Amino acid sequence: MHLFWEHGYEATSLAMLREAMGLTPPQIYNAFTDKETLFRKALKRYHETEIGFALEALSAPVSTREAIRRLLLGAAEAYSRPGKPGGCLFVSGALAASPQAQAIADELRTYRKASEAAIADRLARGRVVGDLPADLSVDGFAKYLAGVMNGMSIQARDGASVEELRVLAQTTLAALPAEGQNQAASKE
Amino acid sequence: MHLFWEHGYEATSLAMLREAMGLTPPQIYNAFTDKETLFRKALKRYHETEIGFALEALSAPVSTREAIRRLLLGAAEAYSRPGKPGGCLFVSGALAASPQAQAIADELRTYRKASEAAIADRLARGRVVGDLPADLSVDGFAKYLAGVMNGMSIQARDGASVEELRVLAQTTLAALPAEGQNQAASKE
DNA sequence: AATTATCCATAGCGATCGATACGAAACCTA
DNA sequence: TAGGTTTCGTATCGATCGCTATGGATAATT
Repeated sequence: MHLFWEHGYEATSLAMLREAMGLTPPQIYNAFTDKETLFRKALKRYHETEIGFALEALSAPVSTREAIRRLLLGAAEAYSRPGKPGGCLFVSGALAASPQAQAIADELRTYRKASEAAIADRLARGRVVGDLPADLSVDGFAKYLAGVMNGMSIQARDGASVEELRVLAQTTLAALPAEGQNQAASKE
Repeated sequence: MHLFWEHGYEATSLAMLREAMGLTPPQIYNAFTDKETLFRKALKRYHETEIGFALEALSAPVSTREAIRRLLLGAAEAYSRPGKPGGCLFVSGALAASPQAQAIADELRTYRKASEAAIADRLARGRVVGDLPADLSVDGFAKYLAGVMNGMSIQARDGASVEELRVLAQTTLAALPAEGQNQAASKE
């Protein structure tokens, strides 16, 4: 998982994976069928072990603003964990791919879209409760938040520290008008 | 350039480049030395022809807020041009790379850092003129803006339309407090 | 203890990678 | 027109890719 996270799907060779796991070729194929299946298992593991902060943040019984705060600060921490590759596997795994690996790239895009949809769901619930300005576009703001998180992933990969990412998260929050207050400067 | 933009450095094979340019192997090596040199020439061309909006926005004689607005809206348009690969070559070219291509990945990271530094310079100039809130961190906000642009690049690659990216740009701007006004909600 | 069955590491499969050697065609010079 | 040179496309280089067949060591059974 760490190798795919660091180098991406295609740039990670089976030789690297073999060495890291101490397995011979037949062992690796008996255990994981093929490279694509192995990558999908790594994706599943990543989803289960590394980004729980997102589901927790979006499902916690707190205000929408607080939920988003937890989401962004959780990303700041998760994307810059010491001893782990920087950023998010869903972004680094295969942003660009050869035609042969399009299926993998599409699958990762699906993961990213699902994250964005989960954010949009949380925002929609917040709107129902009156937790968000009425004139705020749920889909638009979800795309903003998902986009910022993707950007944080790249910043983390470029060496940003957890403190720098936290500042980025705080700045991002400033784009969300405080409760009750109207959204200013939407048309300039 | 389009091939590298679409598939990234490593996933673009010389066979694809040959076919696209209609060149035989010796021709391509006579003209471009090797794949790495060819990629660097594509980078240069990209920088000259596709992202002029950034330099224009940051050097235009307008307020800092207007400069940032132009920068973000320019990115929204440049990252979703019809007939071009989505996103930014500096991001897609080699986010993750094999150990052999680390030099390329590092070079692209340098480009991204330079963009961020250019933004920070513009913000610093704005601060001198009193164009920005005094308590705003120039480096922090530059990292936010650069991060959002990187995120827009990924959203564009995931199929976001120019309108959606424009909304994202407008939302990003909302994090910049209006002139003279203090920055709210920086510590929660 | 002899034989059969099972497992597993090595060696190598075909394909493709980036890059190049070589023979044929074309062109300029004499 | 003949000679010499240069250009250029094909065929192929060694290395590496993901993946698998085979032979030898081990274990189980009669």
